Amino acid sequence: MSSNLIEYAKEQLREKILESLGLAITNGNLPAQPVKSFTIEIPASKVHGDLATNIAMVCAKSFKMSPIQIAQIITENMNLDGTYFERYNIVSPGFINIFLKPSWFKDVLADININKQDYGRSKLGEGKKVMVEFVSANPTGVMHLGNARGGVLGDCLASVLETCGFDVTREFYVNDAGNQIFNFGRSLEARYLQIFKGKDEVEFPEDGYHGQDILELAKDFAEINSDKFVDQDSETRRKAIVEFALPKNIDKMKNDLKRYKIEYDVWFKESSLYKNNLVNKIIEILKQKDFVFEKDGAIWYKASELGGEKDEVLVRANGFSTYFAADIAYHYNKFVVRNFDKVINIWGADHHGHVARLKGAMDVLGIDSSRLDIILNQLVRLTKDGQVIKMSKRTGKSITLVDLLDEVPVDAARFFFNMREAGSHLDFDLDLAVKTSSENPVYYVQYAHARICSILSKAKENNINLDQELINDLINNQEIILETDEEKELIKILALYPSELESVALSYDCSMITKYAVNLASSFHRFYNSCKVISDNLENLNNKNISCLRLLICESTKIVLRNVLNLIKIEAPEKM
RNA sequence: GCGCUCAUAGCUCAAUUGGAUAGAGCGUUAGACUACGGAUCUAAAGGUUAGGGGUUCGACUCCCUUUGGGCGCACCA
Repeated sequence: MSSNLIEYAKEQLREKILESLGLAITNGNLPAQPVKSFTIEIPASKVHGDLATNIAMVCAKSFKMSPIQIAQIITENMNLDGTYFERYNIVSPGFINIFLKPSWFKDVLADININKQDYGRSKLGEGKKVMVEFVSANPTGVMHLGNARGGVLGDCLASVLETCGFDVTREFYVNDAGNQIFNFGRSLEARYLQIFKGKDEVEFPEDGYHGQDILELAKDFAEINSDKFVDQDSETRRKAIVEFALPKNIDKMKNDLKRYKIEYDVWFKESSLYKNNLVNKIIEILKQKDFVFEKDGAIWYKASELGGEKDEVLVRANGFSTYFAADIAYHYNKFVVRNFDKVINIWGADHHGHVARLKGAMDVLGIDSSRLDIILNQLVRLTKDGQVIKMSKRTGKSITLVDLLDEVPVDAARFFFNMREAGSHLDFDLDLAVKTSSENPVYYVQYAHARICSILSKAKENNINLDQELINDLINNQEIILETDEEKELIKILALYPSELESVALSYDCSMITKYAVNLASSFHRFYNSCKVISDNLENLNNKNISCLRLLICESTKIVLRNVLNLIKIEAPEKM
């Protein structure tokens, strides 16, 4: 478990401030007024120190004193012995800026090198059971770009939650029941019959699935079964053809997702909810709670009584349950049957109307709906040569996940879909994704890793082997100090990593990870350009010490870069 | 029409969730290796944060309003 030295330093500073405040009040230098909640932050600009607090400003009103005056009194009473803090300054309008000692920077490097691949792990989740349900594409067709984005976001979020100590289950909800399967069956049936009776003899359902994939599935089925089902009754025929085609589609999705580096713990079938009679059970429970009524032969849910816009149908007049009814049952299963503490669903933004009513239904069932979080991801636009492309050139249909993977490397796709917050529109630049230059953030980050590997092997050629013994020496050697801002800035970013992961685990915003990766790479490149790592004169002891310390910084950066890239499941290449 | 959501540099996006001079990349312009990977770095120019009002020490951030995009409002999923 890594220590999170940023948080540690913040806590230490908070204690020191409160201690000094108490002292000042006891001495009568400050009025005995309650202290408002104040923050300790990392300033945006390094000239404002390593940490900064706004305490003097938030207290100004109740103390009836100027912020600068308060800041002076607080700092005068502050004893920095035995802390990570070297000095402070006070700046208008009343910020107290704090500078960290070299020992803090060395402790960060030590922390990284002790924990290595576990650096960044935390116990934030306390082993709580969390489900991330994502993609859940309709098995009647192919996966589109929205699924591709949701896939990366969900997979990455799941990885982060694991790293933060949650017990995570990745789940795919297979809609293998209900209306769309009925349509799937009718469409396949029509295509199958057309093969034997001719296209003009068999009418294709108006609202059926018109895709090429349906045609091919019907052909495959006809090849195996010949005309065996032509004279059977429709229900038997549809059942047979669906039982043939659906597993094929599901297997295809599994393979396509695997190619995308996504693997699930559970493929949960909607049909199992009916098999286990859970949908009926839910409707019974809602009935007992008096949230159900009948009208026009259908069974309705009183959503409007719960602040919804209108009532919702649970069971249609034809006896089929709606998607909504099944979804309530599905989430009842997640929370009550399988006991998840927290459930996170990743949905396309076009489902946002569904969020409130599902949450409402959870509350009615006595399940605290705050345990259910729904992330909506906005749609994706592909651009090429500055033009938006809507259709695949090959198929003439909208572009699928597989089309995309044929165009760009998996690593690029995974990185790009993670670059923006789920809720914002994403323009996916196909030209940029395949570029092998610094414009492409994937290469920029990977290049930093490759460059570090090259430096480390060069160091070995110069007889500097960065083993554990040397690392310990470096960390304990008080003589060696960090000389440049670039070194310090880089180490500060390395130190930020554990907090960064925790923020992602709490905010569900995975785009922070790619932003962090770019930021880290950028900071490293800057360090590289201003600090020669391997000295030309290693005979000189001082030069050698500095070189060793800089190698340690390289090694630490390499560890963190690897950890970040692993999280997004992107290669960290030694050479490019 | 009702509801959700978004609007920041020429373009694509940030801004520590209310903090300091609103920052990066691309593009443009000018620079830097006999330095370990120039697939890199340094610098300049570029802004009334869509418009208006409010809340306070302090607003891109919160509230109200106008405008303009996107999405949703089925006995579809």
